[in-house]
Amino acid sequence: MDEKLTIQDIARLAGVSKSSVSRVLNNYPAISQELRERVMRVVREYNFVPNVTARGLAGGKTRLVGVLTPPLTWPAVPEMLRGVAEYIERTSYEMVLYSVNFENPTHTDVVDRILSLRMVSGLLAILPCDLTPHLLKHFERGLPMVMINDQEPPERFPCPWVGVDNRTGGYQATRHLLDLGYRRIAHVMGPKRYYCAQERYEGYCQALREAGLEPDPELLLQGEFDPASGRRCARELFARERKRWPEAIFVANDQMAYGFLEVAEEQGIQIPQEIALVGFDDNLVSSHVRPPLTTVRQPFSQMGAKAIELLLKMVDPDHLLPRVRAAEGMGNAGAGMTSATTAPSSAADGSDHQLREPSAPYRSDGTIHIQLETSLVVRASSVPA
Amino acid sequence: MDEKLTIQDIARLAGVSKSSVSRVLNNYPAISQELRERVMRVVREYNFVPNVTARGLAGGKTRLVGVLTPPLTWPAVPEMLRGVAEYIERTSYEMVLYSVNFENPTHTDVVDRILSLRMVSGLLAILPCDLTPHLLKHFERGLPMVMINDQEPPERFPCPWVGVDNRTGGYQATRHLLDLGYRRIAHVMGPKRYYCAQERYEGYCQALREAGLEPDPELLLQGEFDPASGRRCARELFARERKRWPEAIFVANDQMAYGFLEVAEEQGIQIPQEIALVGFDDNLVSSHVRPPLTTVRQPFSQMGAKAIELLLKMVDPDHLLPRVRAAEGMGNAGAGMTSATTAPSSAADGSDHQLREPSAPYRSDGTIHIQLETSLVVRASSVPA
DNA sequence: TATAACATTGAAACCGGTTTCCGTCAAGAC
DNA sequence: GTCTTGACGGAAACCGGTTTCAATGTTATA
Repeated sequence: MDEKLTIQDIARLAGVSKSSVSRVLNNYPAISQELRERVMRVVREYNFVPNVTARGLAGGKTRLVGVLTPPLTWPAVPEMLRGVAEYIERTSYEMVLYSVNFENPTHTDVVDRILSLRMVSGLLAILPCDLTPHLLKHFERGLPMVMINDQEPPERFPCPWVGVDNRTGGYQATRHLLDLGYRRIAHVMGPKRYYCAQERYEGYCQALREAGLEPDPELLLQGEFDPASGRRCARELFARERKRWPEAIFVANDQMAYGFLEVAEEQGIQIPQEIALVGFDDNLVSSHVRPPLTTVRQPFSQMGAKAIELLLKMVDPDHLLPRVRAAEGMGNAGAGMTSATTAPSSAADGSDHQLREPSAPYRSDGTIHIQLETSLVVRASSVPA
Repeated sequence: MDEKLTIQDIARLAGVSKSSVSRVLNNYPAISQELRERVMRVVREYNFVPNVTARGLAGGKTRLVGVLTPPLTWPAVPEMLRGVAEYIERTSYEMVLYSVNFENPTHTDVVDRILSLRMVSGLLAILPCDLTPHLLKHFERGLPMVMINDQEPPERFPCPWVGVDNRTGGYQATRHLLDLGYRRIAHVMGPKRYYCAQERYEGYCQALREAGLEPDPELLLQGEFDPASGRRCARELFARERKRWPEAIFVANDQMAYGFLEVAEEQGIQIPQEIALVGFDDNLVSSHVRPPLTTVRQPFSQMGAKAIELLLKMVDPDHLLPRVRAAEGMGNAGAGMTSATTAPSSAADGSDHQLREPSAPYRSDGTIHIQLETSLVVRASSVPA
């Protein structure tokens, strides 16, 4: 049905000029109602959709945003992308996924190749690890960019940033254990070079101190955020004489907590009866492990949605306006407007327009940082059923 | 450094015409060595990368392929995409990710909108559920397409298809349990409307019959491929009087097996001591649940890689030829060729050129179907440590 | 040696839109 | 009843490449 019509064909069919069709399609203000209707009738009748490529060339802006991620098999990444996809689905933009394996030493080349194509009008960088400095160079050269990156303090980011308050998260976890009556609470810390690991640790310390306890160096273990290091820490701990065991452990991420659970299982140590466990992240798996893991939930999907919202606002402040755009004319004609007038809202909070409101999270230098909240999810690993 | 140079600028700098630059960039055969070098020197010096959008417009083909997926939080999807991403990373194509929520009733509109943009030169449809008929319409209208879809018999697909041999998979699972000496083996079947569920069931029956056993209707349960139905089946089974219990269970997918494990845990039933369990899929989680799940592994990542390889071969048979393409001139200049001469191979099997080889899996009507092999992964849920 | 055939390369058309520039026409100002 | 002003819409330039077509210089053929 919808053969390759061009704007020229539509113009001819409607008895007007190319430029008029273009103007109608782009909702140019000074257009008479009559002309608009005449064109739109033909557009709808023939199910016309303007060629994106041509649009991109002529208009200088592609309706594409790039999303750079680590391999999708990393925990949390799919959840973030779900948030991104749900938001994007409601706009007229599309997402180009660059899933790169950061272990490949040529990754900076990959990024350069990607970006030099100038195909995307903006980039969302998700957990780009050691690629951050390289990416920031592109940002400084003018590429609109938003980062989700908890390895460094947000203050240090010159570009917009979305993340959570890890300190409060660490506090929540520890406080939960304190509330349950535990006093000897250990912490398995993430890599010190990661800011989020430091913050979680500080939250842990703060909670302890508020409860009149001083963090005990003997109860602080160093992990690497992966299950293997979790296992190592568990073995180290369980090898101690029993009276030197902690009553509870706050592990800095769920991955390491899984390692802990495995070793506990192997050695027949009951969780939470002998040791209570709290993780951090609330990965999809965490409710399925045995026992289900109490953990501090990061709203990954919401983070993705907020981040892409931010990015699109930078690229195109009107990206969610109910503009009459050709793509809407298709499908079941007539109902075209409905999907467009429903502006997407990343969460159910209705807090759009952030970039324009005075309450927007501008930093003093004008950079936008958004910090979402973590929440404690209580499961059996800290509280027996 | 790499400001927006055009092919015109390069032509001027090299003292040749636009067309010559274009020809060099596209490795047109009839080009003198001298001209080629003259142009390439400038291209490299200025780190020139031709504008993809313009290329797309003029050449009529965008270097973009679409990948349509269910939400990435579905099991297996991220793994398939990893395979896709790894393959694509080595080509000059990019992937546009359309992650749609199939529960949204407007999904056919979404697909129409996507495809009518004509932005992608091909589509890889991953587990598109009830969208299949709609997608096939687009295929028949000429959109290059590959499907990963195990809901219907491959024979019924008019389009290229990648999947596994579910029958053999079911056979492997059951055979494993038989080899361990079990005789009363139950099966929790997936939805009957899914072809893969039927196939797995048939493999189960075949293995039993080969062992001289007749499938017992009492030992056949009906699930829905989700954890909830797994729990339901488990409760139903465990509620029976003990002597009517099976010795082992082949559950048609890992998700349902998780439900089984949960209920077993609740009711204090030891696995595998009291009942052995085998799943299907080998999702990422399956090695982490307690006890780790014995399961039939589907090579998801390889499926993704094969599928995208197939698609790119349809769209552009030369997509992996070491053509001298401009994008390669950048990065660390000089080493440009290296990445191009390394043709990507989806697996370590070196079995490229499939579409050209006589051994290619053409069906009688010319359609390509690729069936990969499953493999049994033995873990503690079927064999005590 | 004249000519056909071929290898190279430049000029120009084209891909399908957006946007600038300019002419037309009608309403409001003087 | 002219003149100004602004709304409206058409013609044409432009975005940055690819590809067709034709011209040129060479080499093989007769």
